[in-house]
Formats: sequence, structure tokens, C-alpha cells
Amino acid sequence: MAGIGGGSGSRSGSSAPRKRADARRNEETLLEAAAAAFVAAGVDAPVRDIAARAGVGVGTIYRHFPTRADLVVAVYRHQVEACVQAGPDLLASSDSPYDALTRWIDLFVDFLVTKHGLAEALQSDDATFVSLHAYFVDRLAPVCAELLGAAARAGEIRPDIQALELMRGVGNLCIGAGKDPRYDARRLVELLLAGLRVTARRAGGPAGGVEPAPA
Amino acid sequence: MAGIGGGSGSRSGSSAPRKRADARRNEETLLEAAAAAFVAAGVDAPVRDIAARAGVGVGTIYRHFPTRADLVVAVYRHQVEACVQAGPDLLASSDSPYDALTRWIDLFVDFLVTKHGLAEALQSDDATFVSLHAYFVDRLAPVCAELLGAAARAGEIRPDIQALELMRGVGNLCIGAGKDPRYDARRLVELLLAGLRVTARRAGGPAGGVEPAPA
DNA sequence: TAACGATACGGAACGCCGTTCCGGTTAGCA
DNA sequence: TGCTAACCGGAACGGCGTTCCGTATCGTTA
Repeated sequence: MAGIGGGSGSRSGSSAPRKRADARRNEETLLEAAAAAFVAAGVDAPVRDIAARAGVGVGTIYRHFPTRADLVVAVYRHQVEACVQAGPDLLASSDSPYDALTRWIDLFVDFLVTKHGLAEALQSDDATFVSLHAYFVDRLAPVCAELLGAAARAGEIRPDIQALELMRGVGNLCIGAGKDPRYDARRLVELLLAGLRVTARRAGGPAGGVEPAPA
Repeated sequence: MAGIGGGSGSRSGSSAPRKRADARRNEETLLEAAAAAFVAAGVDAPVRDIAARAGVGVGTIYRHFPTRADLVVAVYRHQVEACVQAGPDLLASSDSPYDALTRWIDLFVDFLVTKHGLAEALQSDDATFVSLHAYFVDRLAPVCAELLGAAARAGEIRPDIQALELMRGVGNLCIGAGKDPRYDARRLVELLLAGLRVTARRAGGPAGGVEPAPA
């Protein structure tokens, strides 16, 4: 549960006593090494491999990133935040909320399928990854909920789906993508979203509001 | 790849030299112990645990079941075969092929979500489980293809979905089911199947055949 | 019934893994 | 320059799957 927001970045305002130069250098090196290792062997690349790539001992990894999830979060934080940003932007620039939703989910899927083993790790019940899961949910679920709510209010989709549930389903569908050419995760995600659409005729039915779109 | 059909059952016609009595007894004991361990700790329960439950050494496990997949297959073979049987039955007894398809998928989902970690193992890229995956595909994909084909010919669903892809998608959606009450795998599978339906008006569009239904 | 060979058994041993811990090293300040 | 807190590397530990081999047992044959 803890340690998610532990930025370890450059400027953390309050009581961070500023790290030693070698520590900062190593942290940077580790992030690069980890990113490389993740690409080569997935997000559960052996700790020793990452340490070797960075030219440090395993102890150094654990000092900087107490859990593997912290390391993964640190490596992918930028991209997750970009995804968070994209939500409102898409909602403003798309023809309809449903359109924005599909585009945003597309981004999410892109992210997951290009990161070897990330989708697996996200759904893993492994205690190592609970905080990884938590980080993703904390950051992305609100954005997804926003899009979902807009599409539901516009009467484009069923209003009875939770952001968490959808994201988890999409994440699950991305598992193993890119390993078997016969399995196209994007297509199945499209199907899932199609299944979300309201039954066509009689649009704008159940929910009260019938406002077309905020934009 | 090998060792899937190695029934190890009672009567295997050809060249099986008949096993010793203690061996047969141990195999039986092991199957029970494994089933119990799978329920308690998932399909990747530690080998030593299973051995301990059965009161045998780990060597005995590996002699009877060279890979963990062989053990899993042996434990669940009955239920998989029941699922195979159910396909044609449902097709004959349901109102429509689509109805049969949804019912059959329901059975499949039931099976997966009640077996702790089975869905995960099925999609795992772990070399240990490739033959498990192969067994499921070999047995179930043809049945699924049959149902899918019937529904497509009846113009109820899009004809451009492969059995393998659907099964894998459904399997993926079942990952983690039963661990988080906020995640309802069945519901998402329903959504996926709903997304498969042809767009309502103008049914039986793309594909040639417009035969209503075989039954 | 006694003895023998094939078969099966148990668990020690090996290598890989994540994780912890501690003696040695170094950065940064006085 | 010298001191100390911070940091480093890797040995060490426990758990895992898997292999291997000396020993025990079965089933048959003399």
C-alpha cells in the first residue's frame, strides 16, 4: 500500500534531505537498466540481471526501490501520466464521448501491449505487485470513469459499468498480446466496447440527463 | 508438446505393459492430493506440498506426471471432456445457435473461475504450461468453432471471429475472478458476446448464407 | 516357498529466484 | 585534512522446480 507516491525525484519540497550524488547517479542508471531489462525480458526480469546491467549490486536496487512495483512504477510513470492527461483532451476534441472513450482505451491498450508482461503483472495476485496495481488504478480509473460517465450521460453506452471493471477487463484482454499473432487483443477490446453500446434504437433511454456532449 | 494423451488410465489397449500395483495406487492418491492442493492453493501449488499431501516423495510426482501440465490435465480431464460433450447438446436443445453459444461459454467460464489460477496458467507463457494450453485448445476450440459457425450462419453474430481468439479472450477475462468482488468476469464476458452480435437491423449482412438455424 | 530382476520409491542435491544483512567504501562537510 | 553518515556490493538465506541415484518393493519364476 505504501511507497507509491515516493517520488524519489529531483525536487520533493518538504523534508527530503537531498541525496548524495552517487545515490542520485545510481538511481538514474538503475531506471535505464530496468527499462532495458523490461524490454528484453519483461517486467519480471531477474533482479540480478537488472543489477548487472546497471553495474551495481542487488542491494542497491532494493535500497532505491524497496519493491519491484516501485521500480516498475518509476520506469513507466511518464507514460501513465501521459495517459491520464489524454483523457480530458480526447473528451474535448472528439466527436462524441463514446468516441473519446474508444480512443482513450486504445491508448491504454497500446501502452499495455508494448510493455512485455505489464498486463500480466497488473492482474497478478502476487503481493509484489499490489502497489503497482494500486498506482494504475489510482491514476487511471478516475479518468476512465470520467469518459464512461460522459458516454453514459450521452446515452451512448449502458450506464451500469464501473471504470474499474472495464479497465480490468481491458487489461486482462491485453495479457499475452504480441506473443501469438493469432490473438489480437485490440480486436477483442473493440468487441467489449461494442458490447457496451446501448441497444441502438431508443438511444438516451435509462439515465436522466440527455445532454449530447460537454464539448 | 508431448505427453498430452498419455492417459495413464486403466485400459490403454496397445503396448502398455501394465503398471505395478503400488504405482497405480500412488497415481490415484496423487490425483486426489493434487486436486485438494489446487483447491487450496491454486494450480501452481508447490510440488512439495502436493507430495506431502499424498505422503510420497517429490520424485514420485515427476515420475507419474513429467510436467505440471500433465498433472493439471489429469486432474481436470473429466470436466474438460464434459464441456466438450455439452457443445453439441446445447446446440440441439437451445432456441438459437447464439443462445447455445452463450450457454456454452457460461459453462466454460464456470469451469475457469472455480479453478483457482487455472485461467492464469492457461494464458501463461511459462513453458511449464504450454501443453496444458495445447490440451484445452485441442479439445475445446473445435466445439467453440462449431457453435460460432452455427451462430454466424444464422446471421446472429459477426462471422469474422475465430474460436481460438474468442476462447482466449474469455479465458483472459476470467483471470483474477473471485479474488475481487468488484470484478465480475461473467458480466464482461457477456459484454464481449454482446459485442459479437450483428448490428441488429439488416441481419445476416456480410456472409453469404442466410439459413435461419439448423435446429 | 525362496530368490531374483525389473520397477518404483524417497529425498538429498542442484541451480535459480527474490530478499535481507552487514562489513567496507565514499561523498560531503567542518 | 579528517570525520561521519550515507551508500555500496555481494555473500547469505529460504523457497522454489527439477534431477538423480541408492534403496525398497512388487510380481514372477525356479
